Amino acid sequence: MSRRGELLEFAVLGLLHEHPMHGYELRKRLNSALGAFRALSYGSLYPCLQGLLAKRLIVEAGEPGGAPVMGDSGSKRARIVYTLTADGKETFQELADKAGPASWDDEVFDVHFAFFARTPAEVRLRILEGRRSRLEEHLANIQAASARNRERMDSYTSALQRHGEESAQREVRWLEELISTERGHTPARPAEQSD
Amino acid sequence: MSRRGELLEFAVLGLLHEHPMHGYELRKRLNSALGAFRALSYGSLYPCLQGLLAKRLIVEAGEPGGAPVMGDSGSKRARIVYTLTADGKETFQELADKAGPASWDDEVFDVHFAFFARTPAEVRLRILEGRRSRLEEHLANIQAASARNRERMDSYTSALQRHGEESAQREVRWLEELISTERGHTPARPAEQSD
DNA sequence: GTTAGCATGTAAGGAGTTACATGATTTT
DNA sequence: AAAATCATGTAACTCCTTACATGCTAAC
Repeated sequence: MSRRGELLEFAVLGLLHEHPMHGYELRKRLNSALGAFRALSYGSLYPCLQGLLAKRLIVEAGEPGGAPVMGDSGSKRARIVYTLTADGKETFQELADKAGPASWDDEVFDVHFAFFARTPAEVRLRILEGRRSRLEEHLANIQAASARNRERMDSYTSALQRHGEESAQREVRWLEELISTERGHTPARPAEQSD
Repeated sequence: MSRRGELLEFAVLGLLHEHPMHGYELRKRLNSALGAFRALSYGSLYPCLQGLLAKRLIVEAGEPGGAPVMGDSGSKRARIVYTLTADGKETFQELADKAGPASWDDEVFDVHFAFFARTPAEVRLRILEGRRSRLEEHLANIQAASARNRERMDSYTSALQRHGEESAQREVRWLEELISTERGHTPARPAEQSD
């Protein structure tokens, strides 16, 4: 996930991993389920699908029920359902298994998190902890900034600052819960109960 | 604020309204104070400043203390301090006075809010209420989506969904407080106490 | 004296939006 | 039969980031 451009591809592969879908449905899921892509347009999605097709990570496919979507006219070309290939599954897994500083970013984190069920436990933990320290760092920054400018801030600016601070703190607590749950549910490495 | 591109200009004008600043400082303030522009690069900022110069909304200026930054060498050209012109102030105020659907967007809202002290009371109220209904709409969407997919969601997906939901609800409550404070401090229209 | 931080700028390229263009299907 | 929604796609454009290029100034 070095380039942020891979993010959309990762999300698409992840959604198609669940079940085959056509573009229109994909976009709806992308817009609602994942926190990122709040307003993804077709102008981004379809070219992305073309790219994935070219790399043979997905294929246009008949629906699992049997016959392709063709109606009675025989000329119906609407509703192209995409299915993940073996290569696609592999690529998805490689991306899901990779955790790096980019994974702590808002949008990248959300997508990674959405696919945690298919992410190895150690990677999950690394991502959660990375995200937490990113947020703590950010928190320290804004607290330092508001300490520096305490007097020159009007009430609106400080209200915005406080709200941002509280949101970040809440997310840290949320992450902490998730982290301790992860540790509790991970008896695979029982030797490391240092905390 | 029709084009989102004007957002950076708006933010720069707003910050320079407080006091003259050079680019480097401007960037730091943009990155810390405003919620938007969390990682604004010079590659965006300097061209923006050039654009504002060209439109004569800002000018390169000596610092208010008196002598320009020149050191003893006489050739020092570093630290270009920008000051708002009368036109710049006017343009800033026009932008601050304008509230439209774009103002309910995350980043646009944050910038608008940061300059609320210089925004007329009715505009403040419109923006706060617009933002609130935007969030309520979003909340309704994600609640509908999670009701539809209740069974096919793994625990991570639903945890993410719940966290998003709670954040949105908290922001709605925050906005509600601000709105009632605004109304309390706005006896200019005492006839409309319908809620 | 050399590293780290301050300060300004440019060019190339990435990623996504808007607007456009088209047509099928379902609902009213 | 009209309107709404489903469905796919393209081209132009916008905005921003990355990487590069330069030089001053303070600290160690």
